[in-house]
Amino acid sequence: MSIEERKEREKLEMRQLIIKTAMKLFAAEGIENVSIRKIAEKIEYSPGALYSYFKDKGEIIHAIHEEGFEKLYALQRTLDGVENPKEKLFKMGRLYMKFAMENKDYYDLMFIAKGVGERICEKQEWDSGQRSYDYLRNTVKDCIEAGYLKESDIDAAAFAIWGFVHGMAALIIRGRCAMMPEEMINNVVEGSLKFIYSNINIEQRN
Amino acid sequence: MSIEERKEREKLEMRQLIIKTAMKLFAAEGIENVSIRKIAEKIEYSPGALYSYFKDKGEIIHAIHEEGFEKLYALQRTLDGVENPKEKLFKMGRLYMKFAMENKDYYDLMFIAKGVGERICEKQEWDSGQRSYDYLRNTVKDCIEAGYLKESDIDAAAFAIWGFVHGMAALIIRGRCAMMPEEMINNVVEGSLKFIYSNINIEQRN
DNA sequence: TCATAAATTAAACATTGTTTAAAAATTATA
DNA sequence: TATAATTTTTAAACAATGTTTAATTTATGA
Repeated sequence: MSIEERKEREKLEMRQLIIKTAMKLFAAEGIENVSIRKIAEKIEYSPGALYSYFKDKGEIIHAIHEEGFEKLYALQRTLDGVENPKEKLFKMGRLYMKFAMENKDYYDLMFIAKGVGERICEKQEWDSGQRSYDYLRNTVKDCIEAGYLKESDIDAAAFAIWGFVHGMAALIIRGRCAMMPEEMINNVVEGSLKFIYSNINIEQRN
Repeated sequence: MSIEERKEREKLEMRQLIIKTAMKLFAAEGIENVSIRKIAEKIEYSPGALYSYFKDKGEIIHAIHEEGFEKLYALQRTLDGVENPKEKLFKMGRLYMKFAMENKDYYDLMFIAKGVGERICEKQEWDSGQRSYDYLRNTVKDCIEAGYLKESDIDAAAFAIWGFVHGMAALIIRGRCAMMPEEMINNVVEGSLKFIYSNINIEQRN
């Protein structure tokens, strides 16, 4: 079946080309300024051709969205070797913010943009996100078990911490930080991370 | 100049009618499903007529956005009488989440939607938001001064706390909570609020 | 080589926000 | 009151969007 295999391969390559081109355009011109027609023009195909490879625009966006989760999870795994769970949690927060600030378009797609969340809920395609969430959740669990956090509902604690970092990222990315000068943002974020870190109870340990 | 006054009044009434109609449609059909044409049809005018009262669609959205801030600030002022700043801060968090959950469309417009943030930064129209932020900031300041929070950069602390609640709200509103069942969300949010509350240092006082 | 299947295209459709030139309504002037 | 000037409103058009369809080209199988 060499021929069918080749076709399959070509189909995958084409999908990859579309995704890659879309990502480039997203980064260059901003997500909302990229149309199907622009992607088609870039790869020198007609707009309609893309619909042989993706059901609709949402499916293209979703594919990119998945690549973003790969990136994020890879970053998280960087912390595998960190023994102290509280240190791990703090580093994860800083790493998360770094990812968000350096990949605003991806982050937007992954966690803010409309028309992506719905798809996540319908299908079981939250898997890639679940992996990252579980990584956070386990670290939070370790923190509680090690006495760094007061005994709490693990999910509530994990959601709180995720909310904290996501909130900052989302406010910045969607331009809701008019109360502080642009050039101060990074400092304030670092300060906020430290604020949470130093205000969390650690009296039990050492 | 009774005649000019009347014209001014009528212009204002028309603006109000447009805003009110747009709000109703937003609530009924969702923000992204409301077009200029739909609003125009509802008030029995032609689409083009709206452009005599608003520069563009963004200006309509921004007007609604301001009404949302009025609502939120009014809610915050409900806490004027709360003496203990930490209690005030906690109640403000719960109240903020309640507002977000019960006015998802407004909240989206105010703090998440694209095409609104830019307008905020350009003009000095962040005022209505600044008022709410200052209210939070002052409470945080009181908490620090009263020893409920470790001495920290006030803005970093305020941003952290705002980020925390906004993050939860934004994740829920934009459908990024697939890791928990729909009916659990309210419980988890309450749990997260309590988690932050009980894990913040208060050893200094009492 | 010819028939069948698949991929690609051009064109059209239904939307969208917005602009423009004409028509209608209103106000000012004589 | 009649006419001129202004302002509002409208219908129509424009450009751009995502998507569908029918036809055409291309590739495959017999």
